[in-house]
Amino acid sequence: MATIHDVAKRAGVASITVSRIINHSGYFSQEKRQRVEAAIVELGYVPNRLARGLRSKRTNILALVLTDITNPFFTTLARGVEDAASDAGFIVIFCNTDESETEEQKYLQVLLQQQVDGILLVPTRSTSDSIEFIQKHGTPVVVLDRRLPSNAKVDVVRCESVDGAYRLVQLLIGLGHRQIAVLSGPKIVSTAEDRVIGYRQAMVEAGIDERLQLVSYGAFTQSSGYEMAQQVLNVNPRPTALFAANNLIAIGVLKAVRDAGLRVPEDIAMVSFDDLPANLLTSPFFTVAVQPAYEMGQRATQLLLARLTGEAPEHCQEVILPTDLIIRQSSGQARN
Amino acid sequence: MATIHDVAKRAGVASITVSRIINHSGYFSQEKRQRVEAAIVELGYVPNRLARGLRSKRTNILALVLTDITNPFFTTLARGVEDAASDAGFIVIFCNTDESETEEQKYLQVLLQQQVDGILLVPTRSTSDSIEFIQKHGTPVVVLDRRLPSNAKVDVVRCESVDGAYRLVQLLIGLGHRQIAVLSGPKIVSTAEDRVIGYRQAMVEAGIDERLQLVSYGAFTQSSGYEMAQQVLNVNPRPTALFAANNLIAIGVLKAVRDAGLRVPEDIAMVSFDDLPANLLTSPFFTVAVQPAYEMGQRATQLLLARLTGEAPEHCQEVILPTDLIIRQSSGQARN
DNA sequence: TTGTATGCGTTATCAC
DNA sequence: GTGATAACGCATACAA
Repeated sequence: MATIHDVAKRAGVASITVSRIINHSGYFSQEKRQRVEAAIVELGYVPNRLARGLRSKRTNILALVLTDITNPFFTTLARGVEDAASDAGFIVIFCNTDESETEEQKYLQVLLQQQVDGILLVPTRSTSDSIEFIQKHGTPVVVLDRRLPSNAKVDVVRCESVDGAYRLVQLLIGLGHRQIAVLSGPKIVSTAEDRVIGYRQAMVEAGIDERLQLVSYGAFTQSSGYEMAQQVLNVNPRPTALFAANNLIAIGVLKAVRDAGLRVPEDIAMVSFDDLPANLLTSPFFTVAVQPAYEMGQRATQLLLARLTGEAPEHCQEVILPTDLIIRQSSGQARN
Repeated sequence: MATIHDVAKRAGVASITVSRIINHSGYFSQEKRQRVEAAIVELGYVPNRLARGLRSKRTNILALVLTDITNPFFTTLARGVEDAASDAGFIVIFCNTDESETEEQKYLQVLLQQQVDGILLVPTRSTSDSIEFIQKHGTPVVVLDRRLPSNAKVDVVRCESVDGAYRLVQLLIGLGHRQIAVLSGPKIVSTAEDRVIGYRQAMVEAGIDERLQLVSYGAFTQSSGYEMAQQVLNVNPRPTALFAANNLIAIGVLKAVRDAGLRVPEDIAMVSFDDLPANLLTSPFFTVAVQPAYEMGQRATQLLLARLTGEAPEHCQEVILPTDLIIRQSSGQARN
């Protein structure tokens, strides 16, 4: 393959001049620019980014490490990241951890070896271990979607999980429900925990007997939602409303409810966190608290890029975006 | 950051010895291995893959360039690629072209600069331009999902689109349908074309008047499916069955049918290519021809890796996998 | 089994 | 405006 030297020779200039022209850096004359560009085309020259990165210490690559790219919430978030990164001339590497700490560590190791310029991380655990590992290597990092212990000195972009959950449950209570169950994700994940906290707040505030609180922890998956719902539907007295802590859980719950011969919302009401994309559902049905996934990705990327260029303020930022309540059929009408 | 030299100094060996121990290449004593490993931990040493790649000419990175990562078919395919690559010690970069030739070119340029070891490409166009561009740079490439003109000397892994479409339409004909419309993707994409060809074969073979053939080309998206269905539902006489050429089109079609006040399958039957994942639908409904997406990704990756190591035979291979017919409610019962 | 010298392709630094 | 030189961190080639 042709190198920068080949181009330089062919154009009758020094290689550093070619470099300047390729990178639009420093001074060069239009005449040489034309000669160099012609040589590049003739030789089919493709710059070697490995060499460039080795020398310049910048790769123009960001990494997005998340837990489940098949979840439309994260797919949308990833789009936000990619668009913001692309605008700034960066490409993005996506990594999928499946909520596995081991996978997370494996990927972080590889990404640091790869000398990525920055990392956007949806952490699998609520500890600062991974963050410290990354920061020890000197690579900027922004945490997405989840809280970390306050000793972690890192930027965070996430949503109002507590408030979103609070408002969803408040809605159900306003419709006359008292026996409301929450079906959540892994207890170790902050969003799962926060949505339960919001649920408890609404229940307590409504003066509902604490013994009526029904909390289930599982995974943020359809199958886990199915299993948790099966359990909860056997509780006596049966809850009149279910709160699914994310979209995939909601689908599993809906399936379990229907398999039990019940209808939503006639026999049992439902609300959920996170919407499902219009292109995968035949008609929107769930009453949901929607997180601005795309904006979350965008904001986090902008923050990361600001860190890279040193534009960001010294201290760490925590950006907390609001959720949006969308009321559809699944929550049903008021009961008496 | 610590370099291989720092590790070597600390362990009291030459850097090349550290290199050998890291890469498990060549000979080294257990004693030095322990000293080196200790030094690596103490210094928090992370090998620089840029430097390694520059020297060794191998990055252990593959790239998967596809048209729509939000389509569950491609998500599954991507998993197959990632698993196969990961087993062989490669990481995968995913790139999304949105069926845009410009995006495709942009990404290929970047990937070649990045010195990826190989590329898996779902081409946006049925020309060999992109393939030639990649091959000119000396990078192995395997084409996925789509046909290319026969002058392209490249490995291909794809599915029996013609046959799958043929069997779906044959099924409808067997149920008594005569007025069947096909709603397909971009005419320029081979899978869209092949599914129309299979449709025509079945129609002709059943001796159905050619004037009853109803073919619509659009995009492989939900919105395009919606629009095409709206058009087709206004044709007089209205078709009694619709064949959607992929899963996203099917969802759009279903929505248009329902918006028109019609029921599937009672008023109009439906079949489709590609399944939707169980975790995104409340209950499987569509009669479909399923492509083994995961296996496609796996096979293509194995083929690419074989090319990298020179294990593959000289001549190009075309792997064509069969589709699986799954009959559910949307195709309905036999008519008289 | 271990080490020395060298170069991968590019850009930072300094000089003209 | 342009160029010579060195260096980035590592692995290949060869030697011991």
